[in-house]
Amino acid sequence: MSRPPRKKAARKSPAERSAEIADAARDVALEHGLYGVTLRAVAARIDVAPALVAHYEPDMHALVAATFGTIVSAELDEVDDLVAALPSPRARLAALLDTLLDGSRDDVTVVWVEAWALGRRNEALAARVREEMDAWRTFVQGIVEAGIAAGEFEADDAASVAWQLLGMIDGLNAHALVRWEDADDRGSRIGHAVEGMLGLGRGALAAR
Amino acid sequence: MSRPPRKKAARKSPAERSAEIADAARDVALEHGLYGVTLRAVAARIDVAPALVAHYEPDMHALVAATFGTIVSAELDEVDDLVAALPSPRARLAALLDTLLDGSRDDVTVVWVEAWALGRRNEALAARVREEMDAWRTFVQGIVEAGIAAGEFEADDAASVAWQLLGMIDGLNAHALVRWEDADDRGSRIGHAVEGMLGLGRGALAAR
DNA sequence: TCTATTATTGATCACACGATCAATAAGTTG
DNA sequence: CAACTTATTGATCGTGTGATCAATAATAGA
Repeated sequence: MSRPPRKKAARKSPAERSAEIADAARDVALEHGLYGVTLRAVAARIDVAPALVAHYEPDMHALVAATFGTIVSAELDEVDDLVAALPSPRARLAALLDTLLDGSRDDVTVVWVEAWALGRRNEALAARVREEMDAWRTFVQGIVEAGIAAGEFEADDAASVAWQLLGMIDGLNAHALVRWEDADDRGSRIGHAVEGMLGLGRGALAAR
Repeated sequence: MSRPPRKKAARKSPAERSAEIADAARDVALEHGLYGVTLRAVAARIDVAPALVAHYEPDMHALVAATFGTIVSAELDEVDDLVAALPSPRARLAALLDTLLDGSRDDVTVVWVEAWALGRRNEALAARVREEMDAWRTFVQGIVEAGIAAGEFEADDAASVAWQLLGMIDGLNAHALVRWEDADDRGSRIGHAVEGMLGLGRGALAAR
C-alpha cells in the first residue's frame, strides 16, 4: 500500500501552492475530521514533503482553525443560496430545517463536533468557532425577524430563538453521528418544537 | 514544577488498585476531558509508574470507554434521584430541563462531546456511547409516557420525543462550551419548544 | 547567459503516546 | 524462617506529532 516514491514536486507560485494546501486541508477534514488535519496527511494528499506544508503554514493550529472556517462558512453560503429564493420566512425556515437535518452534511457535522472538542486546546480555533457560530446565528435570526415582521411568527427575542434552533439542529446531528440506526428521523419531530417556539399552530410548519 | 521523585508505591490488592485507577481516570476525564485520559496522566495522578496502569488496563481504548460510562451513568443516576420524587410528569420534565441546562455539568458535557468525536476512532467507546444514550432515552421516554398517560402531554411517539429533547439539551450545552458569554440563557427559550412538542399551552411548562 | 531569489526537500530534533518485558521487592503461604 | 507468588518498576521500543535547517534545484531578472 506504500505510495510510489515521490520524485519532486513541480515548483508553483506561492499563491497557487498556498491555495492547494488549503484545499487539501479542507478535503482531509471532510474525509477524516479535523483531527486528521496533520502536517503529514496534508502533505501526502498533494504529494509534497511535509516540510513544504510547514513552510506555508508555520502553525498547524492556525491551519486547522482556517480549515474549519472554510468548511463551515461554505456550508452557510450554500444553505443561504438554497433558502434565499423562497417566498416566505416560514418556507425559508422549513427548508432550512429540511436541508440541515437530512443527513447530507454529516461530514460537516463531524467538523463541528470536533471543533467544539478541539477548541479547548486550540485558542485560534475556538475564536473561529465563535465567529462562525455567530454568523449562523445572524443568518437564522434574520429569518426569524422577517417572520415576526410578516406576522408569521410570534416571538419576542429573535436572537435567543436563533440560538435555540441552532442548538437543536446541532444536537440532533451530533447524535446522528453515533446512532446511525434511526438517524433518519432527525427531522421528524422538530416541527412541533419549532411551532411551539414561534407560536405557530400544530402542523403549521409541516406544510412543506 | 517537576514532581518530587516517586519512591515506590505501596503494594495494594488488585481490587483496590483497580478501583483507584478507575477513579483517577474519572477525575482526569472530568478535569481535562477524555482526551486527557492517557496512560501517563492517570499514572501520575495516583503517583504510580505508567506501566502499572498498563498492567491493570492493557487497552487504553477500553479504559477510556469505561471511564465515559462511569461518568455518564453517574450523571443519569444523579438526575434520576433529583427528579424521581417530584409529583407530576410535568414537574419532573421541568426539573430535568432545569438541572441539565443550568451549566453545573459542563465538565460532563465536555465528556459527551469528546466521546462523539473520539467514538469515530474508538469502537469500544462508540458502543458505550450508544448504550448510555439509550439509557438516557429510556429515562426521558419514561417521563414522557407518564405524562401522556396522565393526560398532561400530547404526543404519539414518546421515544421520538425523548430523542428530540436530548438532542436539544446536548446541542445547547455543547454550544455553551464555546460561547460562554451568554451561555446562561441556555434554558430560557427551550420551554416554548417543549410545549410545542408536547401539545402544551404557551407557558404551561414555565410554571416552575 | 549569468546571477540572484526562493520553492522544495531530506534529515533530524524533541516530545507524547501506548505497549512490552525482565528485574525487583513486598507480601503470603508452607 | 524459607519458598513462592505477584504487585510494581525502569528501561526501552515503535509510532505519530509539529517544528527547524542547511542543501538543492527551478525560476526570474539583469
